[in-house]
Amino acid sequence: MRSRNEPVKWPAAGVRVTMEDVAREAGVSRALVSLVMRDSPKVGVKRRERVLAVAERLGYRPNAMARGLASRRTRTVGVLLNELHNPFYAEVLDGVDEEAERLGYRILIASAGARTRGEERAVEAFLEYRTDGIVLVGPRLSASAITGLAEAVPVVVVARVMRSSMVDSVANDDYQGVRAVVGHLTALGHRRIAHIDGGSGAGASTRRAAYARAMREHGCDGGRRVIAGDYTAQAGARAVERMLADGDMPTAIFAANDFVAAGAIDRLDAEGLRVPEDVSVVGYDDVFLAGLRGLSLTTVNQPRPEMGRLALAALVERIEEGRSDALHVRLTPELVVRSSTARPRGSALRLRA
Amino acid sequence: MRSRNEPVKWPAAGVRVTMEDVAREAGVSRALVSLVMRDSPKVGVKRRERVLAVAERLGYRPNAMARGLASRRTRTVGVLLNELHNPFYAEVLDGVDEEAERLGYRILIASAGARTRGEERAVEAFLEYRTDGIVLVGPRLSASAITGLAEAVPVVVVARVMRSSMVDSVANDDYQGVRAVVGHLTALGHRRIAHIDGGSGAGASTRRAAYARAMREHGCDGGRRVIAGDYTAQAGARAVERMLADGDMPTAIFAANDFVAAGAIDRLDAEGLRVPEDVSVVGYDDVFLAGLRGLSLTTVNQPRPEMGRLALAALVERIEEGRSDALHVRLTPELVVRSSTARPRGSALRLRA
DNA sequence: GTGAAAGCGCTAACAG
DNA sequence: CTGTTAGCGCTTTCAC
Repeated sequence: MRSRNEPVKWPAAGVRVTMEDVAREAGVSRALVSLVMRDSPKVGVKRRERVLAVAERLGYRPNAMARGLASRRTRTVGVLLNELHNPFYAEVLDGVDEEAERLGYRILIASAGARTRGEERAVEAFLEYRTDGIVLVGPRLSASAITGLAEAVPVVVVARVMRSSMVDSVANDDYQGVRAVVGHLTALGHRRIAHIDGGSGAGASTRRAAYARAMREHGCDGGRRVIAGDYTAQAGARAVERMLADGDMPTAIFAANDFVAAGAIDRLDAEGLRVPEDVSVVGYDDVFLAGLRGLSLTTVNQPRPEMGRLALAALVERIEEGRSDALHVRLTPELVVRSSTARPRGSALRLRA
Repeated sequence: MRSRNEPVKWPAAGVRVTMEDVAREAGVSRALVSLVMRDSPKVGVKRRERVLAVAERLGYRPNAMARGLASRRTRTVGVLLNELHNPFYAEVLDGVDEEAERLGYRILIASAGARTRGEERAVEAFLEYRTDGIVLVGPRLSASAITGLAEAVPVVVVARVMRSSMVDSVANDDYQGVRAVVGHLTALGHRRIAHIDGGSGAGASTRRAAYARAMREHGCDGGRRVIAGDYTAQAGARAVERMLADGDMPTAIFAANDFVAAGAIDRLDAEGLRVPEDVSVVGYDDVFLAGLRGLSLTTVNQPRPEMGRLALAALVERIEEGRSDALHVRLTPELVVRSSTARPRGSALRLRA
């Protein structure tokens, strides 16, 4: 008796069943079994079923390594996620995953972790496994390392702008996103808008440049200030401390992402500064956190799963068709206004005195 | 000229450099190159260096598949994460990763994603890749599927209690954790403490049972109520709605994890019920979120990275030593009291009238 | 130490 | 459709 859910069956310990075994047991040639395992159309229904039945009974499972070695392709792509703790990446992965399944590819996930040169090492592993392609999500690798890599294997970069003609890329248009943020803030009356940046993180420089440009466009060049950060809540908190120490608190803060914003708000709150009454705060990404009423963060939403889907599709196209020109997709992000932003109301500095 | 950071070098396009090539170029036999690549001590320093230099120059990279095929082991373990969006799993992974590096193992990460039978499929992939072992973090697989799997390959389960003698497991002691929660709440004066559970999620049943037992132990059997959930914020919100609709709001809520708690608080807030004044809320896991001032959630902390480390170590021990008895580690969790809990103050029900 | 020989389990032509 | 013949790139004896 089995449970009603399809019984999960795994081969028994140490028993290494090969194609040969299946062939012998089914009374056919090994080649025939190979064809069946690959769903070749040139196998009769009867034989196919018999082979499949025997394989099932024996607990046969194709050896991916042998298959990859012999066929010289793995139908597997490596996905390197910058950071597994940030749900942003998980959501991009959802899209990659979905599209990969649709296209019949398998994915191998890796992240840099805390190691030094973690990304290089992960890429190295993908290369040794001979994945057919690599998806880099928010990589911190240098642009030259990425284009170099692209010479060895098809590569697509997500959530970071690339200009190389060797690698495809899918990202949101930071200029549009940041312009919407600054526009929203200036419309509320803010002039002094600081930016806590993402340091050397993926896309941080683009966002920083977009901020500078948008401030200029809105005639707020004088109220510009960039505080160094790194895409974490701790960075947000530290940045607030720095501003406080400098006695230079702006009326609004544009954080590099929602985590930085959360950390900043947390710290502001701890110092007795109210958001948005004393300081308005805007994030980026619209992760789950931002929507909680406790935070209710004004932020910018990027279509993450869609980015993942497009990236994987582009990669597979390059793998299979050998496309040579680069595809650079820029999706339009959307400002999501919640309650962490409001009209400025006098200088927050007074509260410190 | 190169950049100061060690130049990243990847082999050029399509150039498939094999051991043979390196051997020829270095003027040695292929076997020698093989020994060098495996850090064999029986190779002289000079030759070793020459081989390494040639390999580097040619951009040689060992083929993991060929190596795995020939050696019949991969020094790779598969890690199946229940859910990539939940930072809890990422933190367990940090520990696994660290220990794997220490022990010279490589890890392959997978998650069930949104697919049906996602876990089975991921496990299937690990099996096809012939990983030396598998780490299951918070698996939803049936216990029988897991023990069945363990017959094929070494397995260790994290964050879920197993009683099988075939698989090792590392988890926190839910009974202790939940008892601490209920103890804290009853000490504050609560009697009606509802539990929003984790549905069929990993460890949900254990936590549910622990709740029932703890309530009994504290003489609060009458105030017991379990509302079905599933480890997500949405479930927390829905559970609150249900309680509201039933006109049966307890004075305290023990949520299956921090996300459920966050969702519950969010909803309570939306309904005008204050936390902790009207309802106290406790979570589980102490993820990043819980520490934010906006939430300041009382919760239970599990040593996640430590769990990961222990699990990987146990797995490798089983792989290499072939240990046959199961190791079941139970770590002691710690109650973290913040400000989402307080003494009950009259019935929250009144507020609905 | 070193090199030759024999596979690991599978795919890929190519004749039947 | 079927069976045979070659490898894929590497590790592993096992003599030298």
